Amino acid sequence: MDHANDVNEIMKVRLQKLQDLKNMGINPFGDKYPYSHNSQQIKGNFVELENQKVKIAGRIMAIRGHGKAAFFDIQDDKGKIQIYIKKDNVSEDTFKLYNLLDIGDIVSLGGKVFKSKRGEITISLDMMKLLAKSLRPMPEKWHGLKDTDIRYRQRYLDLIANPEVKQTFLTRSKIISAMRRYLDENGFIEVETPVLSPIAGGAAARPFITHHNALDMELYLRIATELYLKRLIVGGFEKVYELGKDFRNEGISIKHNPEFTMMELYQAYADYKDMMELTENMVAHIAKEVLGTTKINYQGEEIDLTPPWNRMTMIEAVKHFTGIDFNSVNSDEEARRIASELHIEEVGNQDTIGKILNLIFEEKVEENLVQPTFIYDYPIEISPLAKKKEDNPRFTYRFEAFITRREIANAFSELNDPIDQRDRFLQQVKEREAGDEEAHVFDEDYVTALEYGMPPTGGLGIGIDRLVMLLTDSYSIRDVILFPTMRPKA
RNA sequence: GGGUCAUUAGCUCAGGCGGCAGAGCACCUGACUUUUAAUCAGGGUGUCGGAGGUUCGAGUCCUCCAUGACCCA
Repeated sequence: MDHANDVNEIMKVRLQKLQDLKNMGINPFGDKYPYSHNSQQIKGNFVELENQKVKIAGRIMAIRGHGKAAFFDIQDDKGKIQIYIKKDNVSEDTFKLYNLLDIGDIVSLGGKVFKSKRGEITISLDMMKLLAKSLRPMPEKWHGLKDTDIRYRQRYLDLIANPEVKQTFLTRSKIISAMRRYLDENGFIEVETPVLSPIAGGAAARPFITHHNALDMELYLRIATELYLKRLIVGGFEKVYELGKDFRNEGISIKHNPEFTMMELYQAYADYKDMMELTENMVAHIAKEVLGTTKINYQGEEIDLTPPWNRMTMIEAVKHFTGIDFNSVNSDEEARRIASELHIEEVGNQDTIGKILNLIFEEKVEENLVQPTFIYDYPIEISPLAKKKEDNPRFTYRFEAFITRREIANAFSELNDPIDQRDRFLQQVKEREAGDEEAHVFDEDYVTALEYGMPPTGGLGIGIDRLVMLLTDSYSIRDVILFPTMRPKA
């Protein structure tokens, strides 16, 4: 990586031009200058604007010199537009300024709109002001910037050089704002709960630990917003949501970043079936609003987000894809034997039926779930915050939604029995003591809240980055996070 | 955590079997008043990711390290 004092030849030349400009009395970092239009407005309203004077500002992306005239391309927030400068049309100083310009410089300029011989909408320049001299060479114009190391560390260069990258992040913004609008219009209240907390609860994950100096205590970055949001349901809010970052201290992969964006919502007097409907309706609504359709393409596969989505219990799904019916599996030993026959290697000696069922599901079923599918009725062992099924206490009213083989949502009828919740936490503590660092932490204060009484509640979490990946046809989570977590460059 | 691949000019990339470091764009000099990957004539601007090793000689082979991508866990 270049440092400011690594001056290469190109930078030396540009620094000389900077000095030349100063010697001419031109401030190479001029004050703002108002613009009247952006590139898109000029191109979109050519009929009205032809021969009219406009002012525009942006970055020079190409210069095609012709001696006493030149064309250059200006890139602004909305796109590119061509500029024509002719010595006869401008002051001597302006033409001198043109001669000291480089690709990358930021300028504002004014002139008349016209169409060139080749039919390109162009501004015939009559005045120009330099707003920022660029001292470093831009990435190559034709191939763009490909080096992922530079693209992620210096995302600004990626955004300048690769228009499709900018488009992805524009779409990300639209998805998030469409989601907010959908929830707001459906009566949900957006709230903010602590990022720093003495207990990192609400999910099975290892937290980041930090230290508060004044209180001289360890604090954890949140791994979920769940337990705080449900306290608000206890407090009488009936529909709340939070959209923000969670932090999980785990590896980086094509679908994991240590900090990621999650939307969690909770609705009193609702259950997980309501959450299924909310999920499919909201995702379809967002797709329609942002992309104009619920039939999308992801990495070459057609995905139909139109509700209703497929629904299968976990047992049904495992039976469908492996032929094994866990309804008739009644002992942990039998479950372990089946897992062994299926070559599921993660199964431990202490694992119970429910855990093994889930492992088989993850290994043999997930890879088949391309079209949107709700998998519901999760084993109780892996669902310590979800309500037990009345007719089968080995399972809970919980579902996850899968699209393109990836989990995109997790939801349940929330466990609101404080006595059961206490037992479940105790079970998690046992598992932690047995070595599972991802087991849930006992949150006594949360149990206290439940003891005051929480209405039946449906809760839902949607991974925003994965949703954005789906709707922007992005292969890696790093392509939808502006500044993904990277090791510092030595 | 393990494996595979990659790292060469500002960017995108070539460099057979170990023998003088290359191209396009960008940049510099000159020509050019409607071009658009402008064109034409010239110019190579480099710690070949880093440190060791083998060798008469290493971008190339070996070891370690760093960073990234992908696959696996």
